[in-house]
Amino acid sequence: MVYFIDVILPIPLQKAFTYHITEAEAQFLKPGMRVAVPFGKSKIYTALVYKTHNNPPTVYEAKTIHQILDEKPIITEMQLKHWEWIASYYMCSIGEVMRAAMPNAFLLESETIISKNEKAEVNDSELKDDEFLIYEALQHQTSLKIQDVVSILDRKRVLPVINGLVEKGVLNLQEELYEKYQPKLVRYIKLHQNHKSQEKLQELLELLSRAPKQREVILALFTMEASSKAPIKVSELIERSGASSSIVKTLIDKAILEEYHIRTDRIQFEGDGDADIKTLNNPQQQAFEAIETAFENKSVVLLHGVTSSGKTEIYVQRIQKELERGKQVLYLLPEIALTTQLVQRLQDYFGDKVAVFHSRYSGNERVEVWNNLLNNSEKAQVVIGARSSLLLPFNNLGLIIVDEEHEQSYKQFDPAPRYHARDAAIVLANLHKAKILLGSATPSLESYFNAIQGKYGLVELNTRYNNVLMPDIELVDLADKYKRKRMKGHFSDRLIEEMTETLEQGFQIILFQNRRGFSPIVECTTCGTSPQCPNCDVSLTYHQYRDQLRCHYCGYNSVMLKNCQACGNATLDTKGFGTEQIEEEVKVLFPEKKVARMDLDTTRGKYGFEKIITSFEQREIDILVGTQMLTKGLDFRYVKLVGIMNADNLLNFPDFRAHERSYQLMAQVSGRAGRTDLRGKVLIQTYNPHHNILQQVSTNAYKEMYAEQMNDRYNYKYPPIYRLIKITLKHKDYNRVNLAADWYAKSLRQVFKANVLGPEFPPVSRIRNLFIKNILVKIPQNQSLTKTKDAILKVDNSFNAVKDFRSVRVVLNVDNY
DNA sequence: AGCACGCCGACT
DNA sequence: GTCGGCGTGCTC
Repeated sequence: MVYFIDVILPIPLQKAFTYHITEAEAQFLKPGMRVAVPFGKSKIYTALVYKTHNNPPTVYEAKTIHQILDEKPIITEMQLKHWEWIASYYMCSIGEVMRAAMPNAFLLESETIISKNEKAEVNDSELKDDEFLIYEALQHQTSLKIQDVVSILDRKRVLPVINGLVEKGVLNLQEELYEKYQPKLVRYIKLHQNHKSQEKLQELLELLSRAPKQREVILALFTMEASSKAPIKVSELIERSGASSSIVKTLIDKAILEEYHIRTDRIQFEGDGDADIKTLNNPQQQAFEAIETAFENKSVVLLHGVTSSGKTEIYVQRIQKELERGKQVLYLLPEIALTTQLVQRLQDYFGDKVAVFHSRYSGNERVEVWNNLLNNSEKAQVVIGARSSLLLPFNNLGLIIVDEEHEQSYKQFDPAPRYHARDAAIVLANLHKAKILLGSATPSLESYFNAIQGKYGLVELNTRYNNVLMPDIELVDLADKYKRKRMKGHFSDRLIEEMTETLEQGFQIILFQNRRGFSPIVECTTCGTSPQCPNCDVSLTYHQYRDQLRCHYCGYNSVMLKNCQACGNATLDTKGFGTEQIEEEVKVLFPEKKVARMDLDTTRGKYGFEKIITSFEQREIDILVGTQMLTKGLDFRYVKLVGIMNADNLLNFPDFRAHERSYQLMAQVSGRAGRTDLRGKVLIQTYNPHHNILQQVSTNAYKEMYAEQMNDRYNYKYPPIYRLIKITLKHKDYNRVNLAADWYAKSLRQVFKANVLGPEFPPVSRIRNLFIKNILVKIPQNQSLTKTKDAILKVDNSFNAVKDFRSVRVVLNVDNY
């Protein structure tokens, strides 16, 4: 009998790869275990066992595996099923899902190690200069890496030289695998065995009477041992005794002390875990019970609770319930809302049962969360995480909470898998027969639609916690204010009045402007041209802080120009405004107040944005200017006023969801106002105060907004009525994308007729020197999704068979919203 | 995706 | 003359 395995490789290929294994290996290997396999000419990759079988491949000879890397599966069967769903639904390879799901530390890669061939007799004079340099380096070192050779020879292409030497028999090559995960070891210290008895101790202290520092260390160790039975860390001993680490080292060297290591988790929890769970107030309790009832016959429930209604407390109760049943819970949040306050709050309730997972974690930290989950460890019963935590190895999931369900950041756009975490979570919950709770103050139309249709349960919570009133929302007509000269910069007299009053009362203010930088467009008033990005089809944004022009798409930047490059006149002017300009204006209007800005530019770095949030919370900042980052579930207690600087650029965004999003954004940012007993105030500046969306925001009329938007979606055949798949083609040659896109769209039309839109250039038609063209496939409700995707894949295959098109990159994006 | 191979312009 | 640029094809 011959044995084979099909493996998943972390590469974007649809094919399965088959390797030859021995019978013993076949007995041992199970799906979900890692194996190292040779791939391509020389590399060794980490692959996942997918299935074992006995069918030899017909057209090629299968290679044998290099090594087995696991004792038992590190991917569960459930995960593999989930991955299959993601790959097929979002039209990507399972390898791409694997790459997204597995912590990098699990994916070993080989490195070529060069060593000298001891048996070879080398005649120096036969070697060329480059060859001699390598040979000589190996006289001093036993081995070299490719990178070392690059620096020795100081050039990029070194392989031909190395291969030449291998051929002459001077060098040997070897592929080495590295385990990337390093457990964290903490150094502990104890008295050496030899000195444990009473008399020996006495001896020791006398011996050390001439070494007072060392003696002190020993005495410190005694007091510490006496006060606690816990092992003593080297770092603690050093701190306690005030000695340097070299003194401790001397004692270790003398075998008076003994050090040892213990593996610890990198992530230690700080909460006590014994805080009492708050009892729910009446409306919360009713909502909680309604959720329970709905779960009896629906697996998905949508909790529509206004901002500040205390949804988190309901989640906590629900989590508690699952824990009592011994089930795992996943709590999904948009990346940005994963702040220390929220994590802290949950840890206060659930202690070290809480594990956190997000993109700022290091590879090693991820592995630890992964392993804890896999082993169903007590330490990871509740996972709070961003989008990607959905791909962790749960084995006993009882509940998934998707908070801020409407957030678009749940959808991954690049790279593949382009999945929507909410939708993939629903599938995952079903695999586990778990319940799933979606929460939002402004549900996405598709979720609300599903709830109205009866697919999901629906629970509404309409009162704010402590009966705080919904904020008072006032629309300010900018056209009128400008006409009557009531504007100072971008601030209307009303906004300034309210700001002054709020600051006098000692409360804080949030100003929302959905654009970063100083001004998005720089324009010459003489000839009308504006500086463009050399790599992208956009105007450059002026950033005053660095006196720079920047491209928000590719990161290109240059110094601000003095003169117009087209006509040479020094008449460059700025148009439009961003957060930076608002910040400047506030500083002039309220010079004695502290202003801060929160946008992509100020929140770079690991804790950048946490720092701003914390100092705003501590009320070190009076006025916070920011982009949509501000809207994501942050909870500030002393904000009384929210100002939306300009609602129109939201409403006029060219996207079928612009209105829905505007509503969500404005309702969310308004919700930041008045979270204590004081009623908050929101001012929205706009040129269209009669716009329906603004009226709906100001009266908190979600259902009205829903009904009206749904009407549009019916009429114009958009989600949630129709589904969408977007096909993007990119190439550096303008004509080539055009031809390719036309060909692609034409082929699609043969199948889908009028339901194919485009190809069209997007508003930004070139990014990083690649021209972009989009095709949209609309899928009616009664049309099979699977068949649709099959047809698209068929078109894609024949597209790739055309030689001229092969270099055009095609991106398939399912549910591209 | 990587990575090798192969063909072509620009420099020591 | 070589170096390194990128286009093309393949990976069990």
